[in-house]
Amino acid sequence: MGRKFSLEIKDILSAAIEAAAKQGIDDGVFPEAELPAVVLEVPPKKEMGDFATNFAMQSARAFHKNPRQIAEALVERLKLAELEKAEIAGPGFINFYLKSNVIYDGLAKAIEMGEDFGNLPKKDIAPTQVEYVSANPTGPLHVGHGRGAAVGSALVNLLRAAGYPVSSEYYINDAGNQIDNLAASVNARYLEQFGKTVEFPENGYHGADIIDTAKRIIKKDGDKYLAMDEAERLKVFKEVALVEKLAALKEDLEAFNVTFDLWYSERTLHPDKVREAVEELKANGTIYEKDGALWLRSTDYGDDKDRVVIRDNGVPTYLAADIAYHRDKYERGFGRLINIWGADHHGYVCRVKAAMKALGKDPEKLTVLLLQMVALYRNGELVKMSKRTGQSVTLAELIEEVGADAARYFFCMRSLDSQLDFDLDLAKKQSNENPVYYIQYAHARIASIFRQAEGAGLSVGESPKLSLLTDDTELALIKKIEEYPEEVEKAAADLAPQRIARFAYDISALFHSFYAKCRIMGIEPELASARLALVGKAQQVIRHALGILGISAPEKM
RNA sequence: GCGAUAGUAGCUCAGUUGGAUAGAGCAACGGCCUUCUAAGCCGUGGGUCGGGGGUUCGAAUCCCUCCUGUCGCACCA
Repeated sequence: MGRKFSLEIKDILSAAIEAAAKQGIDDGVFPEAELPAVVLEVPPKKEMGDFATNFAMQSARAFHKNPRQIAEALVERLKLAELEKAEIAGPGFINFYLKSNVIYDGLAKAIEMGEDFGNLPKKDIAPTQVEYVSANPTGPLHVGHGRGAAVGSALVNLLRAAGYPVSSEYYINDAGNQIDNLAASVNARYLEQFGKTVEFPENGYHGADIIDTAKRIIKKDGDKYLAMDEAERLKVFKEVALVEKLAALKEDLEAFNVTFDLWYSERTLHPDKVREAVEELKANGTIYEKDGALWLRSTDYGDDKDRVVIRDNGVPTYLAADIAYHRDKYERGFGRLINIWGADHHGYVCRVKAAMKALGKDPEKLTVLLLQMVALYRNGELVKMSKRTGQSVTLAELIEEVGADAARYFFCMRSLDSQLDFDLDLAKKQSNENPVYYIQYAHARIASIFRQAEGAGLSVGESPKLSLLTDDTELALIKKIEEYPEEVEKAAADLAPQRIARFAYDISALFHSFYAKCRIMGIEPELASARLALVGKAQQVIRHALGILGISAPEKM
């Protein structure tokens, strides 16, 4: 697994700038001072060179000199074989123009890495755990869960590509009130099927899937539960419904290209692990008794009120289980915990972190990403959703309507903390208005080129002459390819899969521009080979990025 | 009321340790298919970065304040 070109050349440049600054100090041009970190970036316009640094401006204060003078002194002392020239621009930027062979060497290395290009060296650190979706198994997943599923799985893929060891996990809320409500709902629907008038449970689930469950029970076992004592019947229905709902969840998720390393059952926390956690907190004074209930002193950790963990009837709250769950996560030895929650749970973050701190765990290890809400639009109008009445659009329906690829792209393309307006009509369009098709089309077009090339007896060959690639569109595409590993690294560091969505779009645009301008068939064979090598690499990067997003990369469209 | 999070082109959004003339896509307008997929390309117009103040060589970015949207503020999950 090689290093990444763009990081490598940046390291070389940084070192050279630092050396030049130190030389300046030795020469007495600059005073002794602590140097700022060297930051290199790709300038906004290609006329401004391959890389630029604001180092001269950053060090202006320390050196008591104006940035342009500093830049001049630095450039005079800069010695670097890879550098064509360095220019001072604007208020004191130094723009670096690399020798062209550096760029071609970078592409050659990328090609050499094959499918592994974009995968960074494995990090030898404790694994990161990503917990996401974790929807209650009380009904089908809806579009909000879909966003969590798409973003969560993309994040897991992204972290893995960036070399982090990762374990993904789904926390199953298979204990507590909501499951009792599920059982009661199935019970009501069951009795209804036999013409009995029953009052539907107050917090029951109104979805049609509950009726289906009742009907399936009848199909299998008929009326045999009618005679049963209600408590017994509820117990049976609870298990039947749970198994069924869980299977449906897994099915929906798999259809969405989402799988988990571990499905963690809340039931396994009861009663021992919950009790242990509560006892530990009681022992260190973080839990106290009031009004017959046990309270977590979360106000000591910045919460605006204390929270009940054990109700006055002795039943633990959801928070109690969650504390036990997170304690367990820490004890499983993860180096970092990432939770993806809906924004409606944000009030919870403080409490869980407070409890972890009280348990002597480092709350900094836990990162909670809050996903803002999804609003669906159809024909320009907001599609109303209400979970209570079962009037929500399910993930399965969404996939049915727009396809898993489009749905995943739309969910992943926005930053997590932006509310997402999901335009169903746009997601369905098979045209350039729809970004996911635009990217997939680039991939398919390249596949088509290779099919045609093969027919014409053309191939990349052993060592294509990459230096023949001198068109603006070719150079832009090469540079973009070389940026990819660094983009993976940044996106992973920022926990921002949307950066990969954007990158995939941008590189596709560069390919389409290239394609419109440069031909591959019917030109000199050496140039044709070089161009095939280039588009082959571009295709691999697009495929890799789509892979991170969990979107298919079609050979044909 | 308190808290979280947003407010950038007509619309949807990028823009992270503060940096060059604030970027895309869609929509609008004008061009490009007898050769590798027009699901594409090229071009044009479009902005008080919510308002106001501050910090500094420099602010969409940091600080203060106000306005607006969304989501929370249970012994529900």
